[in-house]
Amino acid sequence: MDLIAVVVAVTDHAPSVLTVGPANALPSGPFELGHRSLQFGLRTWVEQQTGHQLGYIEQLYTFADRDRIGEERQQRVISISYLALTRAEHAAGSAKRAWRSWYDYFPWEDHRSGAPSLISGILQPRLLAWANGAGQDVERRERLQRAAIAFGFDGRDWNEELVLQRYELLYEAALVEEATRASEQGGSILISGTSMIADHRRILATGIARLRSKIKYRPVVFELMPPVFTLLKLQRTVEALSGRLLHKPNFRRLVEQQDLVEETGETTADTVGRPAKLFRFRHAVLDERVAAGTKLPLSRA
Amino acid sequence: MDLIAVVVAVTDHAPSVLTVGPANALPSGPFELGHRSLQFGLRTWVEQQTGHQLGYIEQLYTFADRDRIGEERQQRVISISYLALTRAEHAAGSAKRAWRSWYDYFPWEDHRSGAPSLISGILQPRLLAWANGAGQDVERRERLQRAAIAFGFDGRDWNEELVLQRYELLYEAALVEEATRASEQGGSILISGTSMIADHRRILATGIARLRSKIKYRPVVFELMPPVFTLLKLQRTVEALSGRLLHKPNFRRLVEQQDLVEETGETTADTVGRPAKLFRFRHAVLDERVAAGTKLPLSRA
DNA sequence: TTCAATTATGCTCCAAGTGAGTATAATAGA
DNA sequence: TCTATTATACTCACTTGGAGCATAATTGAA
Repeated sequence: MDLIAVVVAVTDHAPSVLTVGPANALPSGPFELGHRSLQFGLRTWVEQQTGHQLGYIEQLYTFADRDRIGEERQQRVISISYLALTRAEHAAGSAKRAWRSWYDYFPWEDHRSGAPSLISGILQPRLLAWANGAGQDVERRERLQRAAIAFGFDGRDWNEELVLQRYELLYEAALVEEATRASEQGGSILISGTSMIADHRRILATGIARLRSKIKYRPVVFELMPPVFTLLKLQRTVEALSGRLLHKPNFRRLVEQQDLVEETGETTADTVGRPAKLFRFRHAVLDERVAAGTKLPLSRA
Repeated sequence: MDLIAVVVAVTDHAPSVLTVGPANALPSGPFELGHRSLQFGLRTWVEQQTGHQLGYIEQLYTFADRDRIGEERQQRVISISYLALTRAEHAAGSAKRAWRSWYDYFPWEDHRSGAPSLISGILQPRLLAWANGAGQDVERRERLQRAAIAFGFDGRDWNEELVLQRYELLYEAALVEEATRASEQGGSILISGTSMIADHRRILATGIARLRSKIKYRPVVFELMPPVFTLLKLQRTVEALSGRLLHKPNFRRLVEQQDLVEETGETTADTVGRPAKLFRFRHAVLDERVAAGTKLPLSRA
């Protein structure tokens, strides 16, 4: 039984993921008898292994691949993956681990300067070719539609939450390195981002998708912020995570009217332009607020 | 390694969960080597065990309790829980299993006829007593706030998604039978709903919460509907799941403007009053639509 | 000293979405 | 024929979210 962690921090406009070893791998370790619980086990050895105190931890997914068979005992290896949020400063240095921007692994996911040319230049034509290579006509149309929805072709909106769907499409179309491992044909077209060992990039995609979704209805961003920050810093962090730019006045309105932060009374001094007020997270909201957001047409009756 | 299933169907205004054995238990079984994947394993033996074809399946949570220790080998038992949706008619009869309304287990969750008197009559005073029994004043206030948010005290809105939080509060306050098992004091006040073996009621609460949340942004209700239905039937199903009443005109508007259904051309004949048009689910939406719902103040720039 | 550049902050507008109520249509049964 | 009952359509007010503009406060260069 393995525990695998997607540990995320945001440093200077780059959303980073913690990797270990020379190859690109997510930190992982066995679940041991001494551990009080799964979460506690994860917390323990991530701190041992990387010197990182984890703040927010959330379970992602449990899987048991066919490939993942233990050697001696005839037993399937189960992997339980987690998403963890922390701040990069929390760590002491070590040669074995490194922070790396998650856009190294998913370059098509960063739309802060518009849609990357990688998409229209390379991914789109190859995905279309893959779709048209389908045997049946129904299958062909289905592939075209999936690609169009996931990547926003044909004038569709970009949906930043579809990280996993996009990765899976590229995998099926053999446009990521992992897809060509099993077959003997070997590295045909290694265009799309840095790959990781085993299925770690897929797990990372799951984590990013979960985080991009979660920041919209739970105040988890603050786990990635220093104790005191400006509203623009907060905005830049959300932008780094979601991979898109936000409308400044509306972002402030959203944050303020939800009472997520309070002024410290101080202002920044080190920047150009008008000094910004400094804020801190109102920890009380963690108790007060609960994910509201009903989409059902309720009746008061 | 165990797989545990929360199998849900809706029959005649009652949201039902599939239980097995004389005691109240969720169907569960071991994950075996022959199984292609976890989901496949679950599907296989639920069908064997209960004769039920499962439609939609979704992983809930994986846990490894301290209590859950295997006998011979010194190894922790891992449980992976799933939410599965089906239709009650899909099954052949069997003495070993039974459908049971989930409001038998959580009577405080059904608000279709207003807030149950159980809440204000029994739960609220006992929860307040429990909160006031806290040692420290901070702890006391925290308990009061948690209870108020979860159950909608002090004029707060009822949030139907907080199923798990409510169950956990009642557990902490020793108002459900499960809480008194470990201690020797034994059955003090078994007021709150039918209990289940081990932690199955907690898993059921997780499943209900997930489903109540999911119906708001994904068209999963249709997994519980017959192929053809009226809009009112559909509404009643959603109401059964969410435990609250919906506004009829607005519910129709929501369903229609999202193009979730299409007319069959037929109408009902067997009912009183004006015959209703019959609809079927537009399966195409599963491909077309993707959970939209952005809450970030995006910028087109 | 003045002005341009830059960042911060506050405000308005408009369109879409959502809660709520009302009106009309079509059936069965008294 | 009238009444009860269910279905269906429409209107209205209010909130929310995207977008743009105006003003404030600072730094640094002309």
